[in-house]
Amino acid sequence: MLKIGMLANLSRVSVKTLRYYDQIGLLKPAEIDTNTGYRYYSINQYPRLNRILALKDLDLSLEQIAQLLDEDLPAAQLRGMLRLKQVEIHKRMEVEMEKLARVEARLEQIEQEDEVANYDVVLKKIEPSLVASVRDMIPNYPQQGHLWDELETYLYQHKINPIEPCLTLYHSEEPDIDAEVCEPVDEAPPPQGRVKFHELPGVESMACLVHHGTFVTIGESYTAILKWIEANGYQVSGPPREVYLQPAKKGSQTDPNPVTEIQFPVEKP
Amino acid sequence: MLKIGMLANLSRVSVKTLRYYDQIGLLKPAEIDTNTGYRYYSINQYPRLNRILALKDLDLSLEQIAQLLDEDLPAAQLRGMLRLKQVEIHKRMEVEMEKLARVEARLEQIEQEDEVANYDVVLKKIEPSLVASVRDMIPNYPQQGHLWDELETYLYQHKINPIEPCLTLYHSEEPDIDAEVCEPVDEAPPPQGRVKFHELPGVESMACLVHHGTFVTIGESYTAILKWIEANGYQVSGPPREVYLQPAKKGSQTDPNPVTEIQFPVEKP
DNA sequence: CCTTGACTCTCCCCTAACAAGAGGTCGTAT
DNA sequence: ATACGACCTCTTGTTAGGGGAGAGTCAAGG
Repeated sequence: MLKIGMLANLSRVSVKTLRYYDQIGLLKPAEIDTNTGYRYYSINQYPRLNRILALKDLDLSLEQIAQLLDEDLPAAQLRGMLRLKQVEIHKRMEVEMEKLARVEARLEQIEQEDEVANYDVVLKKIEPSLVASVRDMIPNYPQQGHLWDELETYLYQHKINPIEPCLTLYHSEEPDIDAEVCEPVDEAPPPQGRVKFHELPGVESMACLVHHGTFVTIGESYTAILKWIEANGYQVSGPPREVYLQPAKKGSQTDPNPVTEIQFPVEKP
Repeated sequence: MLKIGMLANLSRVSVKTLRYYDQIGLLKPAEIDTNTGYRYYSINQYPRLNRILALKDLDLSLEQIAQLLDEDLPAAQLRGMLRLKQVEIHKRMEVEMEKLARVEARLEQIEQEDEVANYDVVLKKIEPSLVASVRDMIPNYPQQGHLWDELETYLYQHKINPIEPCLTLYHSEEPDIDAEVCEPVDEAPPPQGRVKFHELPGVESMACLVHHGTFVTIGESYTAILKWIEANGYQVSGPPREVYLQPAKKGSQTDPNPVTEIQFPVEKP
């Protein structure tokens, strides 16, 4: 019979761990002195402990291990679990690799400019949403003001309440700008004239950057996000959006300090 | 001013998370209604939240992020942290890859034999330890009994208490067996005759397998552990050890059901 | 004005696999 | 007898929140 410290020494696991395994019923001592509470292990339990450690090393949870050991290690079940683990580890490695790419891109940016950029790109998943929209070709960005007027007037007249925030989709920029201004709504009446109601598709991964301040400098933010997309090995997979987070909104110069989110749908090539 | 749910929707993080960030002081709402306790966020806090998310994505802890944001993001500090992260991620990927190799080796074993092998190989780190030993060439394994007799007699006569467990090192097997039988002791008197005292070196990674039962079948265990070493891309880097975990011990056939640990020092090629 | 349903609040418990430490008991060697 | 190390139980802490109870609040429709 071995005292707990002895078994700990042999197996190179801590005494705490052995007590924990006792507690959760994974490895009960062969004998416990009822007076002192001392745990006594049989050397014949050593193989079981080793099996536990080996399975733990394969990244199985203690609960899974307990289950396997209780059922006398059916080959089929272990095989199933290991197949799952295999997939899981593969996935985790991919995640790690992407993380590494992001860290390295950021490091490079800091090295080059010797300061921390004042923007941050974040990946999000965007849900589909219902919008009322007006789409047209415009010669330059401020011209979308007219589209907003048209859309707002229509919504006001039909007593439809938009839900914030509103946004613009840029379907193309060359030679003219194909812009679609959108107000999210919660139900769609029949379309009328130039105002359409439709569902904006959801986007699995949307690269987002917040531009804080006047629209004069928004070009720099576009440059930054496109650079990020390239540096992280993504490519643009749909029309970008501009989301106007301020109540005073819509690409017009009225608000002196608006907050705008630039969004690009992206995917791995 | 945005209510918490609104900000949660915009940023795609949960309300719980925002409340948690408030609690730990990472993102305090711009205003809290003292009557109702409602949190109100300014849209100007959105960039900060995005920065938090971006840094979290680089695998920094919330505590590190809080520190960075409080100190206005010094480029040098962030660079240092990211360098550390880079190394850390690299290391984690290596660990994952080894895990994957082990999972796949195990899967292969199950597929081939359609049952779970009744042995488990575990990697451990072994500390250096002081031993008394006798080393000699022997023609076959049972002959080491004589070496044990010699060592035991000496220790008994000099009233030196061995600490369990005892072990044998096999320095070579061809053409004859170069065996060294060892008893761990806690201090070294001057050596005398064929009994030497010296320190067994520690081993960074020791592949260990427990053989449960008679020595007649120990060959299969050797085969198994060597197979494991190869399948996991290691190579043997020192003399193997046989550790006798039973009180009745020493490669002799006295105990009908002994427990023996076979150990091979290994390294990545 | 009242109700209803969606939103929000605080408070408490839960996660995985132990580690740290407090305060007390046990075993054994001198 | 006493000292020291090994051992016991119990509580708390770790990360980044999730789940849910029970109660209060907001905005819109009738």
